[in-house]
Amino acid sequence: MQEAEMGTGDKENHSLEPHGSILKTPLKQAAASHSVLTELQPDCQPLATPTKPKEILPVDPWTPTSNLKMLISAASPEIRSREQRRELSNNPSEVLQAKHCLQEHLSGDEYEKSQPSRKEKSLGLLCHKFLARYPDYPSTAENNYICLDEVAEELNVERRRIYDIVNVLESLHMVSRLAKNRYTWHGRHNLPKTLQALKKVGEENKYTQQIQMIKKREHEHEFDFDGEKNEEMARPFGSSEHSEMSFVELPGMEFRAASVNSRKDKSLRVMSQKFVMLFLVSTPQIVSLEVAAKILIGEDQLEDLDKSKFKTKIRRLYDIANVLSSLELIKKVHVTEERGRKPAFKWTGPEVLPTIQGTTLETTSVTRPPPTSEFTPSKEQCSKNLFPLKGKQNFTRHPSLIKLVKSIENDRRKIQSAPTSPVKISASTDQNLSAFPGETAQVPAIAKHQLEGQSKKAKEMKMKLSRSALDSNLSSPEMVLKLEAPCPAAGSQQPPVLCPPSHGSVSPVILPQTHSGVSYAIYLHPSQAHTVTTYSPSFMLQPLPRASVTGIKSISSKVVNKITTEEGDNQTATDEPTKSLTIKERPTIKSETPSQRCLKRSQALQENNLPKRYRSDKENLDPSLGDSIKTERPPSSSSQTNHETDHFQEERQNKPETLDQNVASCHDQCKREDIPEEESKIKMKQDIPVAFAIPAHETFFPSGYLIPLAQCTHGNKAGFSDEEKAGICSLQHTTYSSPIAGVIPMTASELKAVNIPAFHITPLNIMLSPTSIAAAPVLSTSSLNSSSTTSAPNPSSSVLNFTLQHVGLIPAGVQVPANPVLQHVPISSQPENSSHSSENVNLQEKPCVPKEPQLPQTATENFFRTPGGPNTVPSLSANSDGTNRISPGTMYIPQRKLEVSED
DNA sequence: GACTCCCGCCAAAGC
DNA sequence: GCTTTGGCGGGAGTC
Repeated sequence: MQEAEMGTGDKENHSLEPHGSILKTPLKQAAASHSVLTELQPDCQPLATPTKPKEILPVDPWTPTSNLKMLISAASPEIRSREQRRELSNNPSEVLQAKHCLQEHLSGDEYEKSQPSRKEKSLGLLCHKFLARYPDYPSTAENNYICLDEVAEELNVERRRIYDIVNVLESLHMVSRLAKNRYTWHGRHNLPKTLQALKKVGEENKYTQQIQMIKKREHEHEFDFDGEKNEEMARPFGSSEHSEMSFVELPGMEFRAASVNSRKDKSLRVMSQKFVMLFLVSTPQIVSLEVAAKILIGEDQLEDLDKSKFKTKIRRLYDIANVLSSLELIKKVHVTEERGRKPAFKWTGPEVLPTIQGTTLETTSVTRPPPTSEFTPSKEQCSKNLFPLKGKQNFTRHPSLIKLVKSIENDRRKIQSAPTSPVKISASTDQNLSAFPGETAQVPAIAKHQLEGQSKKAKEMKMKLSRSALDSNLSSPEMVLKLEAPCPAAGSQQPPVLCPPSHGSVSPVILPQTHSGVSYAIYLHPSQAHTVTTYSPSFMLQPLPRASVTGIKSISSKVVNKITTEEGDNQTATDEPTKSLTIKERPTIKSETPSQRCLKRSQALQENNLPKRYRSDKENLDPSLGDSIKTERPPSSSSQTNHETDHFQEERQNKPETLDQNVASCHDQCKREDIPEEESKIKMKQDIPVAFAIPAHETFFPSGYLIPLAQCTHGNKAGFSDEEKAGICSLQHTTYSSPIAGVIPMTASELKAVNIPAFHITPLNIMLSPTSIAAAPVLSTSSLNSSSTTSAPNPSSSVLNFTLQHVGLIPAGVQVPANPVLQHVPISSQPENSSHSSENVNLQEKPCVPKEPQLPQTATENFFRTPGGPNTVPSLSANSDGTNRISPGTMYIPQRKLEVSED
């Protein structure tokens, strides 16, 4: 009881006076003598009552049900003693008394026993103590610095342990590295967005299928832990390329120190994220360590797979799990299967809905930076993007590029050295993702300079890469596109010149808005870009099929300009889609690899996503539209999502005017000036540098970072909104000229709906082939959710219909819902649904509250509920609209008896 | 004996 | 060359 009270006191303490000083923590309330005595009790009690120590930790400290405060209070004796000493510094007599108590009573074996037991030193408990030092939701005004040395000392642990904790927290963006030995505490501000991003990435990585595949094989006894089979199992999904993928990052939460980024691989961070992804994509959200380890191993070098590796992976997973448990995101359970009882963890964190409701303007806010002058943050990002941090890693597989990358990295290092210094003053939480003046100030100039200097290198790299690509007719058009983004940010004045692919290996893609309104960019290694990125539901920039864009073959400025312009609002997305295109068209380097397989799916997905994007753009551009769309959204997923993204929506609503308006304005102006279309495009690009600035700035992160754009408040909030308010671009024009779609009469408001992505809407691109849809079920989920959030009539549906008809997607007279993509919703959600159905049937959670099986919300969802039951493997079938209803990747696993029990 | 996971060596990266 | 990070796996503690 006392401990519990203590814990509560600690908690309150933190919330009331958030760790301005790290040391000022838990035991403050113990200042009163009474409290002190109480606090001391546990230390002395072992003597009086030997069993007391055990009583202190009566329950498994890792179980979510355990009271955090309890755990905190149960901190190791020495820590408490130290804290007590600190608290009681004003009361020497009591301190002496306590000390005496310890010395007198705790001697010999007993004293040793009084020492923290192994359990008390566990990472989970340590994490609890660590977390107890900081408020869950720190105020931005506070000093949220974390000094590892201090923390380690305070918690009486070696710093190595703190790293373990911090790395996991970092993976959740609860902390971010500020400088050497220094971190910034963000608390749970970013957690929702991070989880959403992770879920999205997890879906894109098809973790659901991987899990199911593993389970299936296990069940079939085809999989045994002897490496060989294991490897076989993992291959279908995993690939070495995948393993190098990606750390999901939030804007403003990027690793600010080059050192952090340059580490070979943030294995623990990445592992942590992937581990979380597994939960987020699983249904039910229970993941066994074995499965997790296999998946994670599968993504690593399978060739090295062996028992020791597996054990090591398991160890790391335990480490991660302990921290996640302390965060109460998961809790340990046991899954009893036919093969026995296996340790597993159950997700107990917040429910993370798939891409949702889009918070409409997500893309807008993020992808449309304010006019360059005000968008300092983007400049900073720009510099980062231009000199990605993971160059070395990305190019490890391209020996010929190592040297080049090295030199580039050196340059980058120079630029990034700044962040290493503790200059950053404010934590970048949701609320204060504001700019980082100190850093930003220096970046623009440096970035620009570096850009110039690196452009040459970039070109070299690009050329090399192009050469390396087999029969690559397209000299990395995506790269070109990708690189363009940074330019505006670094120097908006510059003509639409290709920005140096500072990091050829980086394949940034902005995933425009997700349901949560969290748009993010994912940076991938070139090799993996096609697998993951392409899955992104919201690529704003469609890879233009060669057939439709012949000019793309060579990186002619013309083509570039065209593409760039077309990219419009979400240029970032450009890279990936284009890249995927490139990859697709390239002769396969290897025989069919998992990545390639993914590529195919992703390509199809891209096609599939176009309409979604289109719609997403609409949402982004037109809040009201977004609202209307919300109405269409399945009720089941709306509430939470809305809740989670309220603040984002608010943000977006404050930024009514957007890039598209600028584009439209430019188009109009060009029109009025009788400027040829091609020139018009160029002009647009020049005039609307911001349009590409943000994507660029998102683009710079190292490999595979998924960046929820919503977080880029520093760029959006600050300069952007002001510009918009200023009405930089007039919206009086009533016509919108699309290079592809032609001139579409529309009002200014409608412009929003069409937006730049409309440029991409060509019959070719927008066509949703059955394959494409089937291939990208996961994506669909996000898209679906994001698009199905509206509640008000969609004012732009007419525009949409017009456009669709215009491009021949739908016959004249046919009206589609505000969000045509909705029709594919089932597909998107299918993977989960399918798994869900099968899992629900097979899995029983005893102690745990079973997740409510989600009933099919739509006919499409029903579709997935194959008549034959969960075990039935549905065959691909096309809907009336020609789209597939089932994802090829969806796995149907046989029923299994599965029991989940909490420890 | 299996499960957990602490501990600290040691190498990479950074300064 | 020293410090910071953090991968890694031996092996101890726990069940």
